[in-house]
This record gives sequence, C-alpha cells and structure tokens, in this order.
Amino acid sequence: MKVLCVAEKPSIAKSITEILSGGRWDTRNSPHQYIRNYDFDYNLPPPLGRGRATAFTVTAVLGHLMNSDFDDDHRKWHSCDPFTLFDAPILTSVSKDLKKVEQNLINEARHADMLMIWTDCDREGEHIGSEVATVCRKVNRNIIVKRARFSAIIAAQIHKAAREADDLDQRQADAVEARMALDLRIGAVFTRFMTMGLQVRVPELAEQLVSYGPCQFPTLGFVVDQYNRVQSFVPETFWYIYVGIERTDEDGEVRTVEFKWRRNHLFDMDIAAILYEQCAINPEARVLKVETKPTTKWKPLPLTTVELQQSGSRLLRMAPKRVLDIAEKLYQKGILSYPRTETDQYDRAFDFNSLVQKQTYDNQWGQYASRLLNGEYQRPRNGKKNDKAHPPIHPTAHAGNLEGDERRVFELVTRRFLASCSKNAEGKTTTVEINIADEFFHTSGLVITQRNYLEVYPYDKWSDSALPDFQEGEQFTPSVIELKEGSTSRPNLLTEADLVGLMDKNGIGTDATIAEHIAKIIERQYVLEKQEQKTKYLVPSQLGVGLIEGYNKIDFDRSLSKPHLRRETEHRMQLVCDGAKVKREILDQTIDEYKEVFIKAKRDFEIVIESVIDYLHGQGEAQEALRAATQARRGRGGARGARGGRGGRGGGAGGASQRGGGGNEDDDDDDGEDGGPPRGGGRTRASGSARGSRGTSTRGTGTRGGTGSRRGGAGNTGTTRKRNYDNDDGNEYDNGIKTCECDLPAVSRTVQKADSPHVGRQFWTCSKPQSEQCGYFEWVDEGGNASNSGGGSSARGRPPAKRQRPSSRNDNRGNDEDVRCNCDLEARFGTVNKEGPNKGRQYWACPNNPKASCKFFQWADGDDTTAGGPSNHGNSRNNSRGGGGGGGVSGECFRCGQAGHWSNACPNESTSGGNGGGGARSSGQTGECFKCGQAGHWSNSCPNDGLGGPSAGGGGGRGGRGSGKARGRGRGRGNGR
DNA sequence: GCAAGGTC
Repeated sequence: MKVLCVAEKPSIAKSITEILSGGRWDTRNSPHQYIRNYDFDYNLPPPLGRGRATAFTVTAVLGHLMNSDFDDDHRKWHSCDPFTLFDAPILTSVSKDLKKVEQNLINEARHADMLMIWTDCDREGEHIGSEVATVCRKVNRNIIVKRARFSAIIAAQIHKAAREADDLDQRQADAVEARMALDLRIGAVFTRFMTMGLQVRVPELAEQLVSYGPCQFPTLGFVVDQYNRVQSFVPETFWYIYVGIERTDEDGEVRTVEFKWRRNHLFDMDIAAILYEQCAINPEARVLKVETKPTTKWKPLPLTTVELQQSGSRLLRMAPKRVLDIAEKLYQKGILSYPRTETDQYDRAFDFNSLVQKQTYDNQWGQYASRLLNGEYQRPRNGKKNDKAHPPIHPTAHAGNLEGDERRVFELVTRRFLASCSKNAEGKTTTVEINIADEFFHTSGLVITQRNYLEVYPYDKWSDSALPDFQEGEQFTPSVIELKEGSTSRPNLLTEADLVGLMDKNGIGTDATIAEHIAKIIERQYVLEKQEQKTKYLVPSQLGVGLIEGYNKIDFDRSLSKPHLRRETEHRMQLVCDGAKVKREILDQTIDEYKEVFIKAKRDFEIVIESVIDYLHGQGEAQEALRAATQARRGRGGARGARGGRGGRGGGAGGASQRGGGGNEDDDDDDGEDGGPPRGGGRTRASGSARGSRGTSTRGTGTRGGTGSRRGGAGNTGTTRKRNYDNDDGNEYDNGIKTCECDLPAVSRTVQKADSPHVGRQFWTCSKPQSEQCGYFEWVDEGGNASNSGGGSSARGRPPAKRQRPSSRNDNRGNDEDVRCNCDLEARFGTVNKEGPNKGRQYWACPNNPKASCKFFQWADGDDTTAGGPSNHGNSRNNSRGGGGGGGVSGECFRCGQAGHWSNACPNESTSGGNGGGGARSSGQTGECFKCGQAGHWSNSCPNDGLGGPSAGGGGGRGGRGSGKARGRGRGRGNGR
C-alpha cells in the first residue's frame, strides 16, 4: 500500500516527515525547485492502513494550485459590457507557474492507493486540498482521498491526524470557491467600469487603472475617513487647575512636582474659574494620602503576523509589507519560524530551552539569553488567539551575519522572543493625594525595582520618576496654582500600523494579505505616504477622496467604501460551511445584490466623476486643503478647519495638537510624554495671585451657555464626537470609533498613570461624567471582541478562516467581552487545580502581583455561588483616571449642593447666599468678582450673574477669547494673597 | 490592464 501525503507548503511537508518517519527518510527532488518528496515507511493501523509498514511519500504544493479567469469571450476588456461579467463563464485551471507542482502530484499520485491531504486546517486549506484531490483523481480515478486534521506540529497530534484521517469538508471548499468567484466577478466588473468610465472623462486618468476590490476599497475608505475626521475636527477649549510644588529631592536638586486635578479638566470655564478661585484664596494643601504599591509592567505577548507588521512599522519605521517580506526571507533562510501566524500562545510542549540557547552566541543579547537559561526564564504569557496551525513568530537559529533591514527585523523578533521568555518588570509606585480648598489633586512616582524583560527589550520604555518625600497630614502652600487653558487635540492621520489594526479588526484581508492591500492602494495612487518627522502618515490622494466621497454621495444600501459588504460575504461563507446554505444560493444572492449596486453606480456615476474632477481641479476649501495635504511636506491636514469653512482655532488653543486621539502612534515605545493632564497647548490663564490679570473683559461665555458642563468629558478628544458613523445603513463599523453602552460615541483616552503597565496606551470609554459612566471600556489597539476562549469560531467546531475573524462587536458581546479586573488589567484566566469541589473550574482573577492585586475574582462559568462574588466585568473600575471634564466627581451642583444639575443651570442660582459653602468662600476677602469685575463679592455669589456683564461681548466663544496675553504666563510663586 | 487568497 502506498500513501501520498500532500501539505500546503514545503515546510509543513518536512515537519510531518520528521515526525512520522521517526527521523529516517529518503528524499527526492520534484520537478519544482522548491518542492521535495520524502519517502519512508509508516505503521498505519486499520482501518486506514494494514497495521504494518506502509510506504509513505510526503510532498507539498505552494498554496492554491488553481486560478480563475473569464473565458475568451470576456477576458479582453473591450470584449463585453462589464455587467455581463456577473454571469460570464469562469474557467479554472492550474496557474502557469505551478505546472511543475501539478506535474509532481500527477507523478506521485499515479501509483498511490491513498491521497492524504495535510493542508492547513482552515477554509482555504480545505479548498487547496480539494484542488489537490482534483488533480490526483485525474490520473488515478480510484485513489482514496483522506484528510488529516491537525492543529499543531507536534508529534502526538500528527500521528493522531494520520491514523484518524477523515474526509475533506466539501462545504468549506465550496465556501472558498464562492469567495473566489465573487471576488473575481465583482472586482472585474467594477474595475473595468470605473477605469473605462473615468479614462474618457478625466484626461489625467487616461492611462490609469482605477480598480475596485472588496478589500482594497474599504481599506481606502479607512484612510479617507480618518482624513475627514482630521479635517472636520474643531478643537474645544478646556480649563484645568495646575498645582506645582518645588521640593528638594534626595540629590539636593530642586524640582517641581506637578499635581493633576482629579477632575482632569473642565470644558466650562466659569466653573473651572470658580474652583480655581477657591484654591487661590485658600491655597493651603494638605496631604491626604501617601501610598506605595508594587506595580508590574507586563512583558510582550508572543508575536503574531499582524503584531509583527504593526510593531515593525512603528518601531522600525518600515512598511508593513516590507517587514513581512523580510520575515519571509528570514524564514526561508531557516532563522525565523513561519511568519504568517495568528497565534499568540505557545504550545505546552514548545521547546524554549534550545531556542534560547541558540541566542546565547549573539554579542548583543547573548548574555541575556544565558541569564534566562540560568534561572531567569519564565514561560511566555498566553494571548487569546490560536490559528491552530503555526506557533508565534520566533527565531529558530542565531544569525550573526545579517545586515540592514534584515538585521533589524531579526533583532526585533528575537528581542521580543527573549522578552516574552522573561519575567515582567517590577516597580513600586507612590501616589500622593492632596486637597486644596475641597479640590483634590494627585501625583505619582515610580521606582523600578527589577527591569527584567526591559533589559532585552528597549522598545518598551518605563522610567523611574521618584517623588520627593511627602507625609500624610503634612500641610504646605504650593509654589504654583494656576488656571490653565488647553484644548482638545486634533487626531492624526492614520499610520500604516493604525491601518493594519483597523483592517484586522474589521476583517478586511488576512494576516498574509493586509500588507498587500495597503501596498495596492498606494500603488494605485489612491493614497500617498507622508513623512512627518519620524512617522509616516497616510494621506488620501485627490483621486482617492474623489472616489470615496463620490460613492458616498450615491444612495447605496451598503456603501462600497465600507467594510460591511466584505463582512457580509464572510458571513455567507460561514453559512455555507455550516450547511445552512449552499454555494449556489449565496452566489446568486450576492451577485444579485451587487448587480443592483452596479446599476445604481452606473446610473449615478456622473456624481463620482464630478467628485473626482472636483477634487483634482476644484477650488473649494476642501479641495485646496487636500492639495496642500498631499503636496506639502507634512502629513497632517494642510488647511485646518477648511471643511465646512470652520473658522480658526480660536484664541486659546495655541499649538494645540500634540499627539492626537485617533493616531495612537508609538504604543510600544511610549515615551511618557502623556504625563500632564492637558492634551493641547496649555496656556496659563492666571498664575499665582494674579487674579487681577485674568483679563475678564475678553472672555466670552456666550457660546457655551446653557449646554453647560453636563456634557462633561465628551469632548476630551473632539475627534470622537463629530462623525464616524456610517451614513449608508446606520450600522457602526469598527473604524476605531466606538459606541458605549449608553449608545453614545465613546471617547478615547490615554492611560496616564506612570506606574501603569499600560501607560501611554489608549482606550475607549463612556463619554459621560465619571459618576454617570456606563462602564464601557475597550483598548483602542485591541478592539472589542477579544475572545476569552481564544479559539474563536474554531473552538465551537466551525472551520476557521485563514485568520480568526472578529465578529461584530454587537453580535455576542456577552461572550466576547474582555474581562478586566479592578486594576483595569486583562484578567488572568485560570483553572482550579486544588482538590475540592471547584477542581477543574475556570476563573478570572486579577493578574497583578499579589501585593498589588485588587483581589478581583470571577468564575468563568458565570456562577458565583462559591466564591468571588458577582462579576465585575470591566465596568466597575475603581480608578479615577480619565474621568473627563465637567462631569466632576460627585455629580452635585457646585452652587447649591444638590444633585441632578450643574451650577450653570442651577435653579437655586439666586439663593447662592444661602449656600453655606459659597458664603464661606466669600467672606473676609477683598478683590473683585471674576465674572462682573465688581468688588465686594466673588463670582459664585455674583449679583450680576447671567447678564453677561462686561464680558458679554465675547462673541463666538472660542474665537472670541482673544489671545489672552494679559493673563500672564510665568510661574509666579504667589499664592493669591 | 480587473479581485483575493494561498505560498516560494
């Protein structure tokens, strides 16, 4: 008996051979230079084998064997109306460059009794298997076809897969066939139609291919969306109280310790000013709490393809495609593991020891590797993804002779591997909380006690910031108390790393093709790369915006530029896999839908043409802005506020944009610059005692009026409030903009705590004031669907896509929601091993160092009868960060003390005299009211309140604030008296 | 001259 085994790629053929042969095999060349055939005997027991040595030959293909194209009547562009391509015959044949691969199969199958398919265990693999079977059956009609299913290249699984090989899953193969046909038809129809339509109307496109593809167009859509978000951003001014104290540290150096306001910042200047006044009047600070806790900075997770592309792009500043190409090359040289993997967890049997050993020879990290072998090793963390085919990317050898970018990619992968085999970094964080006039401020410092993985992973930054000594109960007068003004930050354009993340989250492309789609929209000149300092941003071209905006103006049920259509295709493929539908049904249904889209597009294509012409030649503000953005040597939107003619930045914002909310650059190499509360150019409104210099006459309160501070933190990054929703069908897509449980646009914030392992990382949260927040939380860089079970659909017995595709966030939120502990960390998943009634039961717990643990505990089965108490599910975070603006903390009116409204809408306004707090604040002080400028009272009991007073002429709020130079900068040491 | 998915 002779068995022919066929793997999806040569590397797997070799691995299978090594395992099944027990290390003894013969090898032969095949007609194809990359493919070898391995021969050996294997003991295949019944029912498949005869229980004695069976002749095995293992070989491989190189992915898909076949390619599809239209028949001769339709292949030529001008041979037919593009519409006919929806129904034109499709011919499938072995690709020219794979003829030798086919020949090898033919040669080997001819004399085989059984064909055993060893392709990857996913949909595409199933289809490749069916192609192989088709080829082999052509020369050997009676060959028995079996499918070996394995989820990892480890001996036990491979033997089991051979012995228990079953049948190919035709449904999965059918689903892939449907996808192929749809991609070809839709791509060809729209590409030909658009290209030919634009070529005759727009002279500069006469030679240009204007393509449409179900992946490339949504990819372009992301870039245009973000560009629009940048353009339509209107900064919002906020105010915050800054407290600084000069202290001499242990080295005898005088340094200023900055305290952050618990309210972060307020968008209502009046309230901020009132609160500031109180602090200025009574500036004595009292130290409420000095607390030191252990803290942990987590080592990186094992490396997936998407993560390699993102971190390569961010840290090495290389295009994702280049990173992947280099990784591929290194893999072929045998020094890197297979670089296309979704897996961020290592198999239990993984041999770390010998891999670390190989790195001990390196003169940069060799010593560190030796230390790992000498006791510092710790097993890598487990991520949540597993494609059941490949381990995380890791070095398989030491390579001392690499140069240039190859060296840099290898170094990144290797350092990441060694870091993941290390211990977490440990430190101690000290938090000091003070109180000034009933306002709370805090600061924190960090002392790193053990750098551990940081020693080999310089891409992560975590630095000491020790605090001078503070004692509980201590009282002091701050050196500086200022009311500062800042403004929300303009988001950044997308970086390639951002785009990779968006595509990954929205299921556009696969880990292996994401980089290609990005390269394609650049190649097609829909998008340009713009270098801005160290970062490369993606700017849509005039053509790119023209196309997307043009299509957006057509009233599609589902827009061509959004990811929904692709997602629908994915969903339908799944239906075929599940047996709920057959291939023909989804083909007919989808093609009918696209025909409708096409008819509409054709009818209204003049709109697209005009839009393209308009963006190429138009003189409008938006067009000029785009021209500037694509032509100038800067990546950020060239003409701010151009869209819709929005005005200037107002007086206050001065250099407002630092790192934007949407850009989330440099996740990995956080540099600690997010330390301060404002995310915009801070402007000192009043310093020290200089109440007289506040420039009251220039401020305009008019625009904010009654809407007041209740909006609270919603505007922290104004980016998130403006648009970001599909206007085509109302369904949110995961454009990085989220909706919280209140069904409001979520806001993105950045972890500020210096001691947090997530410092610098951005997250989405509810936009409401903290006391009203719904508890929604999600990391920006993770998306909302991180499955706790890790297996994704495959865990439920479904065939996996090549990548584990995230399901829509709204699909099954209950199952997929991230479990977070009260420290706001991803909870640790574990199983009870101890003997007892709960043995084997799974749970979530705080992952933090025991000393720092919040003691969070929750059974994974949802039954909390025995321990832990009810779920915290991430919405009962206790921390105080990110509370946002005007929400304040207590939720009470500042004037009357009642809940349910804010002071600027206080129904008890006229009775302020009865407010004990107000009275106390007013008593015994001299000076003039902040609001009306008159002496004898303070603003919180201003009799002229609501009249606008001298400041009523502020005209247009932000714009009317004037430059405020009179407000004085400087760091006056004065304290208000 | 179209797509997207494998892989070297």
